[in-house]
Amino acid sequence: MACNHWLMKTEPNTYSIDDLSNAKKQTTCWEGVRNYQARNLLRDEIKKGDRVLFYHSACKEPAVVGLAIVEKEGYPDTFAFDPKSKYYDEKSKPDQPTWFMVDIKLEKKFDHPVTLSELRDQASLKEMILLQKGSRLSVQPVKKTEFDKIVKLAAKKSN
DNA sequence: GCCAACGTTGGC
DNA sequence: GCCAACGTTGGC
Repeated sequence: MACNHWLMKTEPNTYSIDDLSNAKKQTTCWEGVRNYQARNLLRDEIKKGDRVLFYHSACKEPAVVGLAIVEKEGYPDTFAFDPKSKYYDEKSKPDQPTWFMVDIKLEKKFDHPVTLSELRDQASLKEMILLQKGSRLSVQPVKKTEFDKIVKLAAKKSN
Protein backbone atom coordinates (compact mmCIF):
# COMPACT_ATOMS: atom_id res chain seq x y z
CA MET A 1 0.00 0.00 0.00
CA ALA A 2 1.22 3.46 -0.85
CA CYS A 3 2.24 5.60 2.06
CA ASN A 4 0.32 8.67 3.05
CA HIS A 5 1.60 12.16 3.60
CA TRP A 6 1.17 14.50 6.54
CA LEU A 7 2.23 17.85 7.86
CA MET A 8 3.09 18.30 11.51
CA LYS A 9 3.45 21.69 13.13
CA THR A 10 5.76 22.54 15.95
CA GLU A 11 6.89 25.74 17.54
CA PRO A 12 10.67 25.74 17.18
CA ASN A 13 10.99 27.31 20.63
CA THR A 14 9.42 24.14 21.98
CA TYR A 15 10.78 21.51 19.62
CA SER A 16 12.66 22.32 16.42
CA ILE A 17 14.03 20.24 13.59
CA ASP A 18 17.47 20.70 15.14
CA ASP A 19 16.16 19.11 18.31
CA LEU A 20 15.01 16.17 16.21
CA SER A 21 18.36 16.09 14.46
CA ASN A 22 20.11 15.91 17.83
CA ALA A 23 17.73 13.35 19.29
CA LYS A 24 18.78 9.77 19.93
CA LYS A 25 18.39 7.88 16.65
CA GLN A 26 17.02 11.17 15.31
CA THR A 27 13.66 9.87 16.47
CA THR A 28 11.10 11.34 18.83
CA CYS A 29 7.61 10.72 20.09
CA TRP A 30 5.11 13.36 18.99
CA GLU A 31 3.37 13.99 22.28
CA GLY A 32 1.06 16.74 23.42
CA VAL A 33 -1.48 16.87 20.61
CA ARG A 34 -4.73 17.82 22.38
CA ASN A 35 -7.19 18.23 19.55
CA TYR A 36 -9.65 15.52 18.62
CA GLN A 37 -9.36 15.84 14.87
CA ALA A 38 -5.59 15.53 15.05
CA ARG A 39 -5.92 12.76 17.65
CA ASN A 40 -8.03 10.73 15.26
CA LEU A 41 -5.35 11.00 12.61
CA LEU A 42 -2.61 9.98 15.04
CA ARG A 43 -4.67 7.07 16.36
CA ASP A 44 -6.26 5.74 13.18
CA GLU A 45 -4.74 7.03 9.99
CA ILE A 46 -1.03 7.62 10.31
CA LYS A 47 0.95 4.48 9.48
CA LYS A 48 4.53 3.37 9.77
CA GLY A 49 6.51 4.54 6.78
CA ASP A 50 4.24 7.50 6.08
CA ARG A 51 6.06 10.68 5.21
CA VAL A 52 5.87 13.93 7.12
CA LEU A 53 6.49 17.57 6.32
CA PHE A 54 8.08 19.11 9.41
CA TYR A 55 6.72 22.63 9.85
CA HIS A 56 7.84 25.44 12.14
CA SER A 57 4.94 27.62 13.30
CA ALA A 58 4.51 30.67 15.51
CA CYS A 59 8.02 31.89 14.81
CA LYS A 60 9.85 34.54 12.83
CA GLU A 61 9.69 32.69 9.54
CA PRO A 62 7.05 29.97 9.42
CA ALA A 63 8.25 27.27 7.02
CA VAL A 64 8.49 23.63 6.09
CA VAL A 65 11.97 22.94 7.37
CA GLY A 66 12.43 19.27 6.55
CA LEU A 67 11.05 15.77 6.21
CA ALA A 68 10.39 12.96 8.63
CA ILE A 69 9.13 9.38 8.50
CA VAL A 70 6.67 7.68 10.81
CA GLU A 71 8.57 5.07 12.83
CA LYS A 72 5.81 3.95 15.17
CA GLU A 73 2.07 4.09 14.71
CA GLY A 74 -0.44 5.56 17.12
CA TYR A 75 -0.08 4.55 20.76
CA PRO A 76 -1.28 6.17 23.98
CA ASP A 77 0.26 9.54 24.85
CA THR A 78 1.69 8.67 28.24
CA PHE A 79 2.37 12.34 29.03
CA ALA A 80 -1.37 12.69 29.59
CA PHE A 81 -1.05 10.34 32.60
CA ASP A 82 1.72 12.32 34.29
CA PRO A 83 0.45 15.01 36.67
CA LYS A 84 3.80 16.79 36.40
CA SER A 85 3.62 17.06 32.62
CA LYS A 86 2.23 20.16 31.00
CA TYR A 87 0.32 17.76 28.79
CA TYR A 88 -1.38 16.08 31.76
CA ASP A 89 -5.07 15.36 31.29
CA GLU A 90 -6.82 13.81 34.26
CA LYS A 91 -9.60 12.53 32.03
CA SER A 92 -7.22 10.31 30.06
CA LYS A 93 -6.70 6.94 31.76
CA PRO A 94 -4.13 4.27 30.85
CA ASP A 95 -6.89 1.68 30.36
CA GLN A 96 -8.85 4.09 28.17
CA PRO A 97 -6.53 6.75 26.81
CA THR A 98 -7.93 9.93 25.30
CA TRP A 99 -4.77 11.05 23.56
CA PHE A 100 -2.37 9.33 21.18
CA MET A 101 1.03 9.95 19.68
CA VAL A 102 3.33 8.51 17.04
CA ASP A 103 7.09 8.34 16.72
CA ILE A 104 8.80 10.11 13.86
CA LYS A 105 12.34 9.93 12.56
CA LEU A 106 14.23 12.65 10.75
CA GLU A 107 14.54 11.97 7.05
CA LYS A 108 16.07 15.23 5.92
CA LYS A 109 16.58 18.73 7.16
CA PHE A 110 16.21 21.12 4.25
CA ASP A 111 19.26 23.24 3.46
CA HIS A 112 16.72 25.90 2.55
CA PRO A 113 13.35 25.83 4.27
CA VAL A 114 10.29 26.49 2.12
CA THR A 115 8.60 29.45 3.75
CA LEU A 116 4.90 29.97 4.25
CA SER A 117 4.88 32.88 1.82
CA GLU A 118 6.57 30.72 -0.83
CA LEU A 119 3.89 28.09 -0.32
CA ARG A 120 1.24 30.77 -0.79
CA ASP A 121 2.86 31.74 -4.09
CA GLN A 122 2.18 28.31 -5.57
CA ALA A 123 -1.12 27.95 -7.39
CA SER A 124 -0.84 24.16 -7.12
CA LEU A 125 -0.76 24.38 -3.33
CA LYS A 126 -3.83 26.59 -2.93
CA GLU A 127 -5.87 23.74 -1.46
CA MET A 128 -3.42 22.83 1.27
CA ILE A 129 -5.11 22.78 4.66
CA LEU A 130 -2.18 24.74 6.05
CA LEU A 131 -2.98 27.65 3.77
CA GLN A 132 -6.70 27.85 4.50
CA LYS A 133 -7.84 30.85 6.46
CA GLY A 134 -8.16 30.12 10.15
CA SER A 135 -6.70 26.62 9.80
CA ARG A 136 -4.85 25.56 12.94
CA LEU A 137 -4.87 21.79 12.76
CA SER A 138 -1.44 20.74 14.04
CA VAL A 139 -1.42 17.35 12.34
CA GLN A 140 -2.95 17.39 8.89
CA PRO A 141 -3.13 15.31 5.72
CA VAL A 142 -1.21 16.47 2.66
CA LYS A 143 -1.74 15.27 -0.90
CA LYS A 144 1.11 13.41 -2.54
CA THR A 145 1.22 16.04 -5.27
CA GLU A 146 1.52 18.76 -2.65
CA PHE A 147 4.20 16.86 -0.76
CA ASP A 148 6.22 16.28 -3.93
CA LYS A 149 5.85 19.91 -4.95
CA ILE A 150 7.25 21.13 -1.65
CA VAL A 151 10.18 18.72 -1.81
CA LYS A 152 10.86 20.00 -5.30
CA LEU A 153 10.72 23.63 -4.15
CA ALA A 154 13.25 22.87 -1.42
CA ALA A 155 15.58 21.16 -3.89
CA LYS A 156 15.29 24.06 -6.30
CA LYS A 157 16.44 26.50 -3.65
CA SER A 158 19.62 24.51 -3.14
CA ASN A 159 20.81 25.23 -6.65
C1' DG B 1 1.90 42.60 21.09
C1' DC B 2 -2.37 42.43 18.38
C1' DC B 3 -6.17 40.09 16.97
C1' DA B 4 -8.99 36.87 13.95
C1' DA B 5 -10.41 32.32 13.93
C1' DC B 6 -11.18 28.24 16.11
C1' DG B 7 -12.29 24.67 19.81
C1' DT B 8 -14.00 23.81 24.36
C1' DT B 9 -16.67 24.63 28.41
C1' DG B 10 -20.63 25.23 30.97
C1' DG B 11 -24.99 27.70 32.20
C1' DC B 12 -29.53 27.61 30.87
C1' DG C 1 -29.16 21.83 22.10
C1' DC C 2 -27.96 26.74 22.07
C1' DC C 3 -24.63 30.04 22.56
C1' DA C 4 -21.71 33.33 25.26
C1' DA C 5 -17.42 33.31 27.43
C1' DC C 6 -13.01 31.86 27.53
C1' DG C 7 -8.46 29.94 26.18
C1' DT C 8 -5.41 28.83 22.40
C1' DT C 9 -3.25 29.08 17.88
C1' DG C 10 -0.49 31.33 14.86
C1' DG C 11 0.29 34.90 11.21
C1' DC C 12 1.53 39.45 11.05
